[in-house]
Amino acid sequence: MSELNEHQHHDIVGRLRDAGLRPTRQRVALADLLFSQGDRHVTAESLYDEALGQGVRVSLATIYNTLNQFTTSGLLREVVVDSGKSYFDTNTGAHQHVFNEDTGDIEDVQLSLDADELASRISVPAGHEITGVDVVVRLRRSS
Amino acid sequence: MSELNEHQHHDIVGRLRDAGLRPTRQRVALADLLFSQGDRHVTAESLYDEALGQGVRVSLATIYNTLNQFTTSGLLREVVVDSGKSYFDTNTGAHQHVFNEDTGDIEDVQLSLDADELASRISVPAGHEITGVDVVVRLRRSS
DNA sequence: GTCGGTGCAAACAGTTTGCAAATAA
DNA sequence: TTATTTGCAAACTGTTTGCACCGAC
Repeated sequence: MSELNEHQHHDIVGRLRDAGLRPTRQRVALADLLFSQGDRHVTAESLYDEALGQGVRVSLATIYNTLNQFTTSGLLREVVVDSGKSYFDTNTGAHQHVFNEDTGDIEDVQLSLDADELASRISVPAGHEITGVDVVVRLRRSS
Repeated sequence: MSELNEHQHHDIVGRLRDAGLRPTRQRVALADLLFSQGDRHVTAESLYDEALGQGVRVSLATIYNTLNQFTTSGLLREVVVDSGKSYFDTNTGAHQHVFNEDTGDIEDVQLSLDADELASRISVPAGHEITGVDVVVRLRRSS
């Protein structure tokens, strides 16, 4: 069972409320797993397994719903590194990723490249906006 | 029916042979669609529809097999822009992508950023190598 | 003739959804 | 009490695979 003291609990509940989400038992527990241990990268399955391991009773469908809601409300960011499954990052700030294709692990990196400057070199079609500039360095075990 | 003259046909057959792939009717037809009209980005479905539209008789399973074989043998490159489906690019050189999240369209761009330079700033774990540095600018209709 | 390729259908992985029961406010 | 949320199972999308038949060499 994940241990929440009054203080942590209120932080999380407030954060959910600020995002316009009801602090249900499941959302509070998942937000606790996600946000109380630094920057993380999860998939639906990895978060589900972790929740079960911590004794949090939650269904996989709710994991999916919650990850999507958290992403829509800005608490998470989706990282597209694999055409087969979705990854989510608790770090919503500007940064880049190193993706290990063998293990599926993602690491944040700060390449100190100016995404806005890159974006400014793109001719954006009228009525469109840039929603992000993603940089992924791919790693694999040397053959 | 796709029209192949002697010359084009030989180019394609040779290209398949060089890649270590038997020039079957299906592979020749798909390679023709892919490589005889400049740089392109396709999904399995889009290539399947196009093939059927051109009167090329081929199954979807073969489209998948062929796209994977072409990618493995270096004729194509996979572009990871969507966590739901795979995109393939006939341009295997160093370049970046602009992805329209509404339409699914991909465009090549040359941001003249030095991927090798970026890569050099990453601390690569022992026994690992960088397989690519992907840059994707995401676009969406302005809200 | 041999070995690899193809097509079909079934299997699969990941994700979404309809609906009844449960819960936050 | 009322509107949301949850959990389950079923549905769905994209992709892979087993196997009999077909085709390139």
